[in-house]
Amino acid sequence: MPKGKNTKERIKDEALNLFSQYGFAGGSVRDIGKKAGVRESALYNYFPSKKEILNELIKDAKKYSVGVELLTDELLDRLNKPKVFIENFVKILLKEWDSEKQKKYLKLVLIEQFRSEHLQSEHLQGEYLQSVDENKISINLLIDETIKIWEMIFTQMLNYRFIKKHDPNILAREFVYPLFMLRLQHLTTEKTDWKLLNKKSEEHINYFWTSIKK
Amino acid sequence: MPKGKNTKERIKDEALNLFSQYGFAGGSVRDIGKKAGVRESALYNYFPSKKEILNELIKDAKKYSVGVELLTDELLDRLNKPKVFIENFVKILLKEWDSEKQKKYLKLVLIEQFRSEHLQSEHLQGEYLQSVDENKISINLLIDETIKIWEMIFTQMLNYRFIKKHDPNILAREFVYPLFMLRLQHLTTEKTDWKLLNKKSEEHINYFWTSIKK
DNA sequence: GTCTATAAGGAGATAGAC
DNA sequence: GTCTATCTCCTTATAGAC
Repeated sequence: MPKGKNTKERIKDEALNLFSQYGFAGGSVRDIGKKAGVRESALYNYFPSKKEILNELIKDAKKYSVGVELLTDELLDRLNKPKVFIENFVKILLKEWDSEKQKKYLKLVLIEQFRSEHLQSEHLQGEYLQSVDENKISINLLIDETIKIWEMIFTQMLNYRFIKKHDPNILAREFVYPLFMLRLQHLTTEKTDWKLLNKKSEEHINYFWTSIKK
Repeated sequence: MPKGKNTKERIKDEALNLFSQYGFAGGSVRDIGKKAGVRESALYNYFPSKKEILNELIKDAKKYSVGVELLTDELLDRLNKPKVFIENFVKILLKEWDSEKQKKYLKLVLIEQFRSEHLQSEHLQGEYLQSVDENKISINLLIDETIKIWEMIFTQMLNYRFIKKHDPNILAREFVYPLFMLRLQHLTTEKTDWKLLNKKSEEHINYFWTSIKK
């Protein structure tokens, strides 16, 4: 285990490892503790319950999913060369999505998004309804964030008349959906095949570009 | 519980319900039995282990995922009107994907595809390696099946010069990926919003069609 | 803040009667 | 083919010493 990290971070890391592979129910507090180098009893000094570990991970997954911060001014300066801009930003996105942490967060979301808890413990419905929003996440949420960003980008390109006239929201979806599918498809492979991924993303960009260029 | 079904089918149905919501680890044999109307001990007359229930469900998920059988001769006769053909076949696909069973199978696949079992029980590695292929499934598998079908379709359309020249595989991916994303996005909603889904699929078809029509 | 010890219950699976 | 009863192990969580 890494030295510099404090115990709480180590626990969260190992919980993320296990939950993103076996699901919340499939990863035990015992195993999390063992891999983090503490007894399960010590773990309860940091989290009041197993469930609360998951809640924090979900909050983190939301926090690190946005991606607007990747749109730097330096990048936006190239907006007048639309295809170059698209290529550059896609490269940045793919690299970000390829990080181990992002992959694990996405797996966690895919695995946990279908659980509807009030069915399991009916007596907690009151509490459940209070906390449902902040502890829930779905793949829709992640995609919508990405679509919003690209809708902004295409709106700008349209304003400057750099591309053919289209509904920017449709453009964003048509562009992001195939990109997101590439992201999903490369989740199940152990190690990202960058050569293949780059080829496919280039093919997508080229196809998309010919359909929007003036 | 439905009368006409035999016990084994009832068990599989309830296991699919639970596994697709809470994952394999999250659904207990006890609960499956309770919902299917049998004691857990009776359940073991039909399946040697909990794991074997999952294996059968995964096999079923594969079996019912193909979709080539939806390509009827009647449909293929309309190939000379490419846009009409596309619209009709998409309607059929969306309807198929909207069935409760298909939704549950897809959820199961999304939830269970990341589990790599030999890490969890090292002493079973021999057995594991034997059965790894037939008991494994991933979202990639499902998508590839759908892409293959559309690649066939676009190849035909290209042969007949009905559409602009393109790599049929790229065409298939560009067409199927957004469609598949719609499928994914409507998995997390309790009840399919058909009005919204139809609108979005029409927008996709229209956008795609303008980019391939001659 | 981490440990040992242990509680209390749920899990998968089996034995044997009917 | 289904049941009751039970085994054994693993689970989350807590108490209290250091």
